[in-house]
Amino acid sequence: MSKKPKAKDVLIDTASRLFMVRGYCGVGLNDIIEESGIPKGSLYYYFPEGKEQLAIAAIENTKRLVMEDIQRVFTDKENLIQALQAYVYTLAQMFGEGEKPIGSPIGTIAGEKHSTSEPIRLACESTFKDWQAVYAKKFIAAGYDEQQANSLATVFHALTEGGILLAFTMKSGQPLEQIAEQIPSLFTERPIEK
Amino acid sequence: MSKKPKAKDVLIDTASRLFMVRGYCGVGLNDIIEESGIPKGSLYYYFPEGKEQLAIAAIENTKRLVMEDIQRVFTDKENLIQALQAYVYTLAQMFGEGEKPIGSPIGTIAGEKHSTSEPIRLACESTFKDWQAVYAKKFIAAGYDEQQANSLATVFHALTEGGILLAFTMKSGQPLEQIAEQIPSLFTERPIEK
DNA sequence: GTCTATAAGAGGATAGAC
DNA sequence: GTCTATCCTCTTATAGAC
Repeated sequence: MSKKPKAKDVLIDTASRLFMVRGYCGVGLNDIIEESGIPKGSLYYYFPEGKEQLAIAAIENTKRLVMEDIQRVFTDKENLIQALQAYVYTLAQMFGEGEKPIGSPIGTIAGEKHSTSEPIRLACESTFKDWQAVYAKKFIAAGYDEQQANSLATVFHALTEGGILLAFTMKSGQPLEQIAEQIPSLFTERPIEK
Repeated sequence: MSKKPKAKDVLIDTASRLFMVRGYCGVGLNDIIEESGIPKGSLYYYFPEGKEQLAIAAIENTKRLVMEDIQRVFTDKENLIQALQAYVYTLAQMFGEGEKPIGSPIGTIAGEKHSTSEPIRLACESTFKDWQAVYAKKFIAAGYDEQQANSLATVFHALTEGGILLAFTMKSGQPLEQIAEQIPSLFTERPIEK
């Protein structure tokens, strides 16, 4: 389990990075071959079903990595608001640093393939559900009831996916920073007259 | 100005609809030809620069249509919270009806082309800025100062784009409904101790 | 198990008839 | 102005040598 062949992992790593930024259709197998240095034959040895199978592996890889990121931040900050805010700031940092924005969620793939590849859509759906479950758990720990927690988890997740999209499009971390700043104001509990 | 040739408009309409759902790379010119019934030669007559030019026209078309939707809802509901909530409900309705979700924002294209086509990225950026300006104006009318209004406009926009992505991926209007329900709780003003 | 060469087809784009 | 037939490149996928 610890001595896996490396080629497969390199492929998944490279594919994850490229897909997350340019989307599924925007990345050719040739791009992955070139960037990873792994020849095409090996790709089809490890992923006999081709591009779609590799994409699903990449999605599952990203799912795990992002889950770890979320858990780390949430463990570090016990307070709900601080935890949510800290996580969005980590997203913002990816853009601010001018470096390659890696590890960003799978929104790009989900957006273009939900209607044309059911296996990919299912992989994205499962990923989204798992992330939201972590968010929901944090809301519950902060005292929300289950239904409210689920809705707020959806809200927070939509904020991150939307924020990442805006940051990419604006070529700036500013949208994510603005969102992070507003988090205390958005998620602080208070009585609402129905 | 009122008696424009129809072929061009049909092309833009068809392209808008297909691009919004399946993204830029996911839609071939052949798909647009087939669905619109306009032959390829005519497409290149109206859009000599090809697919990219057509996509930009589609983005600008969607920008205008969505802007009108927003303005209509915002004019109808003077109250900030009610206006924001009503708009998200209109987005949710597109999915709930089981019909083709048309008129949805351009997130899909923005997500995949921001890094590979600067003209398209700019068209998306301009669109996003215009929509956000309308949101910001509504926040200002409700008494927020300009900086706060801009940040909250970003927040609301991210919520809608993220919500649409989740709805597509989950094949359900539920995420958008959950977001709509939470809007009063999210955007109701209250004192926060800094 | 790993890699190269090539097939088979789809994609965007063009030329030129009408 | 409108449409058809065709080109060329790029993409995914495969066959088979090593």
